[in-house]
Amino acid sequence: MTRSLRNPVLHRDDPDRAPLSGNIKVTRQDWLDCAMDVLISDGVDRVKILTLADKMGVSRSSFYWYFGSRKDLLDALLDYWEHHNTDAMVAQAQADAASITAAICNVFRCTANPALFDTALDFAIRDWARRDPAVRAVLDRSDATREAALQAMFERFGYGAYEAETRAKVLYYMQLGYDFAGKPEEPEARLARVPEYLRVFSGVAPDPGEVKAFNAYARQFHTFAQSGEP
Amino acid sequence: MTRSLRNPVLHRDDPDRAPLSGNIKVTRQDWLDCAMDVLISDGVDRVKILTLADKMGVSRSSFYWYFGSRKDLLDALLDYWEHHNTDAMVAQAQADAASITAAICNVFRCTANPALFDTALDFAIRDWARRDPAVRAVLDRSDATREAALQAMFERFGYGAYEAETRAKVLYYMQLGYDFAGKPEEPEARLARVPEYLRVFSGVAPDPGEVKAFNAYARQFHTFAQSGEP
DNA sequence: CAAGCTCTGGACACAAATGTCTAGACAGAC
DNA sequence: GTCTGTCTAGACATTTGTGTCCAGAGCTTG
Repeated sequence: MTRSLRNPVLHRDDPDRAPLSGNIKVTRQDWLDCAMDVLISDGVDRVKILTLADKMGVSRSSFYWYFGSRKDLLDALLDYWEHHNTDAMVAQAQADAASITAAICNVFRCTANPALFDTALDFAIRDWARRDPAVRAVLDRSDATREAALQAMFERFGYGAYEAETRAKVLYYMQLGYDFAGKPEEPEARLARVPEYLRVFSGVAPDPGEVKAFNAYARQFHTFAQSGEP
Repeated sequence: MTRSLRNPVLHRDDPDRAPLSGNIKVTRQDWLDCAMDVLISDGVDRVKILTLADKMGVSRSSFYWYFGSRKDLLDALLDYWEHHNTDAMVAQAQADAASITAAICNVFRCTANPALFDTALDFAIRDWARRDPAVRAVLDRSDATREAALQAMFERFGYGAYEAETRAKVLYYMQLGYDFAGKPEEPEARLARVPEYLRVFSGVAPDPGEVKAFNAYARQFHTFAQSGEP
């Protein structure tokens, strides 16, 4: 999936995709995209079949062709989240790196590249988990998986188990809190602080080349985001 | 209001309060307390008159005696939040202090004392704001007010305007993110880190007496919380 | 072109939630 | 003891959302 999760384009409106044949107006993926969009912006309680159908200009019957019930849809959303965001962060933590600071830069890519890791979706799931114990369990499992991957990353570069655990927590929860808390900082202002963050998270000074490489990676997505549709 | 916002006790069940006269079963405050409880634990979309009425064992008609509509109730909740949490933090930021670290300790009291500042309520409001622009506006106003009060605090102790602003943001958003992110740390483990936080937030080493005084203040509420009802 | 498959629309039943109205229960004032 | 003001219960209408059913639209394949 190359396009953004936000403002999803219906299959029928996307010239890049094969035209829909038969009496098909929307696909199962359209329902998922649309539901994801509402989940992220309005919360799970506003994910309503009627609303989604209205948004896409089809009747609710279409929904019941692709899904058994509203619960089926929500399960699919949760499943997507778990295997998208969590897998992505674990992969970034496990990626090859020349140093611990380079490895952390790999993890930073999660916040820089929205296609890799959807921060807003993570918050939507956290909110959902607050009121649904089953979701809470999935979230806790994911948090533990992510933390463990980050801890292993620090251990790979020689940190002791306890220190690695602490640094994993700081890195993970700090980024989470930062993105949650405020209005988003200007991308360049945030990039300027990267060397400082690396020093705090790792305890050692980063190689300037690594920082430069990360900046180049991150800037790619700034321009991408600015040149996107309105 | 001395009792906790959570698990509110109905007026009629509270032996410390004047018995209700006439045909009164619940008060306007009971509705507010009950709604606040649901808002905090389940989110604004689950604040439903029918549910609240069932919880309190009265009919919905009682609600419409005290409130014009569901919107009236929600407005009252938002109003309470603004004048409780924000006013409390501003007051703590403006409190007399011998040093900047002591002043920061005063702000820390917000997270230590749940009667002063309700962290969970703050998150519930942030979540609500995500889906309601009017609430978003109130929240942004409050964030700005709080930040300004913290900035003024740093300026009072000789920091330049720009540095004071940065430190205010770090102090405010860091605490917010910390409380949001993870499962709550053990109170004592969190207290142990206070001197370190003070150093980071202020740039100077705290006076041991100040730290000790804050610890004593905070421990008061640990025991209070543990001895509370289940 | 006829049959079959996939998907959609619209009708229906039902549940949950809001808001309105009216009769009545209860304590206190007179 | 009756009257009055305050609050509550229950009936009603309306809206919104879920799930079911079936007829039929429109490609595709033979």
